[in-house]
Amino acid sequence: MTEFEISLKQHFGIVDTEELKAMTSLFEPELLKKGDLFLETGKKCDRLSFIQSGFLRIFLETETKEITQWISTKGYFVTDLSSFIFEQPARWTIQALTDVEIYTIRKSKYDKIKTVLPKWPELEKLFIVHCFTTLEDRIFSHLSMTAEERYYFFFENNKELFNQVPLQYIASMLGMTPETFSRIRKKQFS
Amino acid sequence: MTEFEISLKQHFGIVDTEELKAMTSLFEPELLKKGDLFLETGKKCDRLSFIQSGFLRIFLETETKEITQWISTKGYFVTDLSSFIFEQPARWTIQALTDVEIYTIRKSKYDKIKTVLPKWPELEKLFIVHCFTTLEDRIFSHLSMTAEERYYFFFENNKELFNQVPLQYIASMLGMTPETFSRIRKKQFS
DNA sequence: ATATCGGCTTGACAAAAATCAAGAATTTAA
DNA sequence: TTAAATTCTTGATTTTTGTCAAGCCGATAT
Repeated sequence: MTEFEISLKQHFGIVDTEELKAMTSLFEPELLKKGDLFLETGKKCDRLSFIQSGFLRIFLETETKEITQWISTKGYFVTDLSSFIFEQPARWTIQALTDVEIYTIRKSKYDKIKTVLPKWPELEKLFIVHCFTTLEDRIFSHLSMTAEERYYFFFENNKELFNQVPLQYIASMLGMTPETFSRIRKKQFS
Repeated sequence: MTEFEISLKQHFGIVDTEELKAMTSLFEPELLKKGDLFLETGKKCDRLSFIQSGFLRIFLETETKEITQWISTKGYFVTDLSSFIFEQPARWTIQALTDVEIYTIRKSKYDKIKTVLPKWPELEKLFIVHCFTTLEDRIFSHLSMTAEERYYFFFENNKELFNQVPLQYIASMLGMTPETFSRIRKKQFS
């Protein structure tokens, strides 16, 4: 079983091996070079991709600064959900932070999933609800925690990320400046 | 057409009047008195309710403080989504801030919606994705805005809330203390 | 009418976080 | 391998926000 298939099984609990293969066969491998744009704000996002390896940064430029909304990693999916589903202009820009291997399904093919996997609509819903819950947690962290608390909470659950992507982006997605982030680290390692 | 039916139409674009009626007939009216709990953290949330009138506060107690995650208003739905969908213990406590009129569907009946409204699973998905997008925006506001900016942004879009519920709860859901909130208002009105 | 309670405001102060500027360290590219 | 560019760190300072304590205001109940 490929890593992709294993991840699908983890995310969706699809048990039948034939179903797994039918599903993964709808995706196509793609390679992105470090720096490549997976998506640009304002364009339509017509692909949903599983990350086989590498890191992607989801961000947005404001007048004054660039805000990193999330860094997507191996074993997860990446897309601009509202653009992919509603076919609206993308809200985010998504860029490869490293060379990246992904498996991609285009929107045009996406609707075929349910023909090879009848329970897909239900699995998809559960998956989206799970993502929703994750965002709820993240909002809660901003309502209830200081920058330092958010740092430690994220660090404990994502240690591996800290030596693989520029720290300034992690700082931004945690809602603090690189300087504040750096000072928290200084305390952490002393 | 009832307000409930009009709202369903707005949220889901169900056009057929018969479908609307079939759907709303699955919901039952309920009344909550100010202070009543719609849901308590840790219990299972087996209802999804449409708010006909009144305000509900979604919150959580931490060791040190109480965090208001959201205030739900007329024309919207209220539930603990992860508890309702996954039948897990509820993450939030939900309390009536005023007397409240709601229309409620129990989880046991919820699955019948798709028998009277075949396109429900798709509409439901789109609705959840829309909610997801709203949370993304909220996270972005915490990554990119100061307390004052969040205040004005929320004020512009929710003026009517400010003279109907205690301001301390709005302060909390915007991620600031009541004192900071009060000082921003002082500036605003001077 | 007045006592009580919840909610809001205010001031003084402390803590947290941002900003600005300079310089190290690391990575990347020539 | 060295130069350039990017990223990270540090210090000084300012701004923002939180904390604590007191008082005020308005609604409600006695």
